[in-house]
Amino acid sequence: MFSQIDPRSPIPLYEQIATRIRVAVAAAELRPGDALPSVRGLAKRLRVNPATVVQAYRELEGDGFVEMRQGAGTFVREIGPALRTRARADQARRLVRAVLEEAAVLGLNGQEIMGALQSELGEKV
Amino acid sequence: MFSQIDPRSPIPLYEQIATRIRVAVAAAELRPGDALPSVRGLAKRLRVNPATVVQAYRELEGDGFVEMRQGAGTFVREIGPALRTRARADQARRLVRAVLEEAAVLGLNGQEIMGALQSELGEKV
Amino acid sequence: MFSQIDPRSPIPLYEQIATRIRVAVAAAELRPGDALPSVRGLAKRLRVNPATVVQAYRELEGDGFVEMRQGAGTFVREIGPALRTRARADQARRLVRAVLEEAAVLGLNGQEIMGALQSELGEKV
Amino acid sequence: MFSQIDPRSPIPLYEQIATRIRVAVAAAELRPGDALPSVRGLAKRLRVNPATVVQAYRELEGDGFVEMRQGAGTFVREIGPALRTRARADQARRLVRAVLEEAAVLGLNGQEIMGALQSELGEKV
DNA sequence: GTGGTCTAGACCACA
DNA sequence: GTGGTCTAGACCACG
Repeated sequence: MFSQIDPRSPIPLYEQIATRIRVAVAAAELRPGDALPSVRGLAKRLRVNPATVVQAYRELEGDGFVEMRQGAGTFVREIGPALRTRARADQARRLVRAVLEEAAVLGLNGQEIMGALQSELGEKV
Repeated sequence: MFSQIDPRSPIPLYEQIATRIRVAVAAAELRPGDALPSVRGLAKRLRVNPATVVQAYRELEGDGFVEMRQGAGTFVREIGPALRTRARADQARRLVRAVLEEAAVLGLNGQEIMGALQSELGEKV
Repeated sequence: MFSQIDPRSPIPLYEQIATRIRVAVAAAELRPGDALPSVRGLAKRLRVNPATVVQAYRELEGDGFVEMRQGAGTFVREIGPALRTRARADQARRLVRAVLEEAAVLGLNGQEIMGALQSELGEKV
Repeated sequence: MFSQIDPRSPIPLYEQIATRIRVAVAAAELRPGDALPSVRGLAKRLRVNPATVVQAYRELEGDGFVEMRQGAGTFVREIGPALRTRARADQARRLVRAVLEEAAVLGLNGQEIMGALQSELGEKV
């Protein structure tokens, strides 16, 4: 579940780790109250520096997804509707920025992406 | 034509510049053989570092869009059918579908992505 | 009396335990000479590590509130007038004034602090 | 302005740095668009590791106070009303947690702080 | 054992 | 020059 990480990817290691956990939470593989792997344990398994895992966990904590408790571990938070909305918006923004960067490399601008998105959503309505 | 650049965008300045020129070429505002603005002139107009414009031009040269001739300037090259308008729309759609798949994995719907995209593009206006 | 402990609070568990006992002493629920619950018994009841209870008791011993006797247990000591209810209210007021000053420096008003305090305390209920 | 940092304080260095900048922004010493000191420059001046300054700046970025732009620097953000509300709530929460921790050390519980705050605010109304 | 913080120093992308 | 990321390893507080 946490075994796939690619050090050669342009995506920062800590982002890859954070994304895996976001997906696991979204898929309900990790439920509120569940403990995440320990910082050192996951670092060892992924063969990365513990500080890198800490960076991933801190990002998730900032998003309100998890809670780090000294001496106890890191746990998936019970989140209310208000926080959930904010967390979802954060995730959507993250995805959009990523696609805009990719688009720029390919020479596409935001309006073109917007147009494609509209027609894509329109088709499904 | 080259007046819109946003230093606050998450997209690197040189990518923004390169994109504008690609769009201009695709839209036939710039035709094969036409000269691009001089590096220093464009840098001054956009209030960016000349090195940033050079980086944009180098990327375009690497893509085969333009040709930099020592002492003469930078010129639009002949372009094949690969990057015409239709092809651009295809690329945009491909990106959009990819991001929608990612979003679905995270439990986000198209409307949330649309909202994030609008606010991201809106900030630049 | 010792049943309310919140592992999600930002306040360390051992501080929460020590606080409850200080309050009980101040409220005269525990009188000088009374025995505190045994370390293991309290740890089991609160579902915390015995070492955590020991840490709480040690802090109270350091403050002169209790006395740990080898093989016998932990007992409430005679307490002076310094930590009576009135003194406690004074301390609380001093802390509150300090935080309100800090808040003012940051441009926050008392209502905002009140709101944050309520939500912080509310989460524990 | 950024010269006072205390390595012996129990408050983490990065928190001390972040707080100074929050205060400077609240006091309008730093206005939207202003550049913060460079990571390396501030680190050298304060005699701390650049990573420590980065941690402070990242926290501020997470709060929406500043924006870090690769190759350009770190700048105070122009923030809208929605973000401002959230940022203020974040600050209030931070202060409240700090005072609750202090209170716990002194043996005071949240209700006592709440009571003192209510009477303190009540007196001023 | 757990996470929290900090240092020293590396390499990379961007302006 | 700027920030972005990562490593290796230290010491501390908490359970």
